[in-house]
Amino acid sequence: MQRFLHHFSVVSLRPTEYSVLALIAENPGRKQSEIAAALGIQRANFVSLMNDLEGRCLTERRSAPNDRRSHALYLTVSGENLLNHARRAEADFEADCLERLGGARARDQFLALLSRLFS
Amino acid sequence: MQRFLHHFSVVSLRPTEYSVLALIAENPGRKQSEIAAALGIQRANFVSLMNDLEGRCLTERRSAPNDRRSHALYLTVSGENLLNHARRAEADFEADCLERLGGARARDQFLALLSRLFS
DNA sequence: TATTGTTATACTCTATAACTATA
DNA sequence: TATAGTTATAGAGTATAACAATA
Repeated sequence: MQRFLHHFSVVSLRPTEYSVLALIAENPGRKQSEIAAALGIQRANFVSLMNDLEGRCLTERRSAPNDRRSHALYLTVSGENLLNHARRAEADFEADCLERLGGARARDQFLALLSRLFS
Repeated sequence: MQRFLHHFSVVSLRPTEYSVLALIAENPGRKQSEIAAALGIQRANFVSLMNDLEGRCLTERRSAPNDRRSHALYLTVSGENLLNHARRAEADFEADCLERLGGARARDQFLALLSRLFS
């Protein structure tokens, strides 16, 4: 966690915020509840998270065309720009982890063991 | 975490509480601040934890002989009994993890990779 | 002056219930 | 009747500041 925050300090994003931006980028226009559910976040807790991202002008809530209850989520241009910076931060972070583990082979072993443990 | 709580539900102990009981058992008479520091818990947060364990009659705070500021920590007889049950729960939990990982060799690899990642 | 235990406080993460407006 | 977003609230976990008693 400390290392993640170190690498992501340039974009001021926490893990959850990064995952939200990345998921909206790949699924623009989805409902709040869909994005929240996909990340295992309860919709009640997702509201303040989206308020924060919107307050930082990274995301937009537009009214959905079919269902007037829903909010369709989109990234703003600044949101897309920040996401690009964040992706570079993630690449650095992963390279850091890869080096600590001792290479791609060790990383694959590690991920395989993790998935066994949590299956 | 879910699996830990499943195995430890018989003793109603959370990870931190188990580690506190185990550490006091191996170091009876140590000060609150020593036990807290050894577990990386701040002494301010350790107070309510010890209040709870004492309220369940698992630990005792006795006045230290040399330093009247300190509390020397001990397990009660019930505390020792519960710790024995908890140790069986831990053995079950570890056996569960071992089986998921695929044996002792896989576990040793996993722990080696973990220590590389967090070194 | 410094340390021990303590209280108060605050911030994050997570969980549930209930409200509103829509469907 | 059910769903989407929201609000309020509560419980853990963790962090800091400050106080009284003692060293």
